[in-house]
Amino acid sequence: MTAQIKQLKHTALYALLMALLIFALKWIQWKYLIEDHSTEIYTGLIALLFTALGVWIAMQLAKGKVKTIVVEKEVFTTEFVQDEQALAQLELTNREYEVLELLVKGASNAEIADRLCLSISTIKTHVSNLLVKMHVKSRTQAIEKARRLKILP
Amino acid sequence: MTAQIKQLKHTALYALLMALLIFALKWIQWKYLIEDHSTEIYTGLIALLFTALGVWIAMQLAKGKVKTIVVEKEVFTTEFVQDEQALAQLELTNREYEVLELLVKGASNAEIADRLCLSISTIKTHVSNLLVKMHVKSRTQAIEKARRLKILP
DNA sequence: CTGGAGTTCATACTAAAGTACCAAAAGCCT
DNA sequence: AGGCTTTTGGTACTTTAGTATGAACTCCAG
Repeated sequence: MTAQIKQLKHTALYALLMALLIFALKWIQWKYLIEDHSTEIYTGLIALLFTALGVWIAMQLAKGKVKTIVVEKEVFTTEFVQDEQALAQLELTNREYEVLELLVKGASNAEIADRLCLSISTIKTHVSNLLVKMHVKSRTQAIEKARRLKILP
Repeated sequence: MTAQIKQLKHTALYALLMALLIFALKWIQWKYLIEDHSTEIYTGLIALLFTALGVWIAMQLAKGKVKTIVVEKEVFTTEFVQDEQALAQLELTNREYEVLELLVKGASNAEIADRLCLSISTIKTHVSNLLVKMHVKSRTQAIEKARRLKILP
């Protein structure tokens, strides 16, 4: 639909330009007849004008014909590349992310509490919120999802 | 060097073409004068000719300048290669391995029981034995270790 | 300065995981 | 057949995980 409209617009533009050119031509012709200029100048002008038109048309036709060849180069790597988009979509807070990091490493709530110097209650709160935000029902599912989404190694 | 020669060749070609066009023009003019054709036909022919010339020139100019943007998109894929040695050292039974597979995917005991058509008791037994054999204390640690030892993806 | 988001922690509860111990049935090897 | 491992399942219990709710504190933008 949009492509058709674009085509129409272009065609209209060409038509308009052509009309203008013919008008200009008539004017030149008139001047030529009245003031009796040489045929050479007249033809030269026409030649220049239409050469320019041709160049313009060709350029318009060539426009948008930029070849973009996307070569997907598969890179096998053991290095972890974090999917920051996927991570951002979860909208985790800093603490929640810290908890997730330890969670993925297999730490229990008690261990996480120890490492972050927090109470188990706090960890439970964070984990619970994590599970909601990640749309999973257990920490093991959270681990699996975090890895699948390439949020954590 | 080759580029300069190419440029020269092109310029010569353009000059030759131009000469031919002027010659054709003269011929047309002659015919026009002799046979007294209308001005309109004459100008029309010139217009067409030079439009074509313009198009051709533009195409020649654009040649080689057609943007072919080759985008190398790096696709990072962590090719999983199972460490069969590490797996063998654990001396897991078939069932235990099957349970581990589902365990790593984040399945709960109940879900594993469902998938393998076993009771939760059985799964608990298998998981418990698994944890002993893997020298870990929780299923989350088992997941972490299985991945670290490249036993499962 | 007020309201919302983030962080912290507590209590009380339910659900799930994990341990320990036992036992029966199936399969396999000699 | 007897001994072995594997597989299955049970009961009873402890521990951990997860939910729900409330509350206090900080910080920051409107």
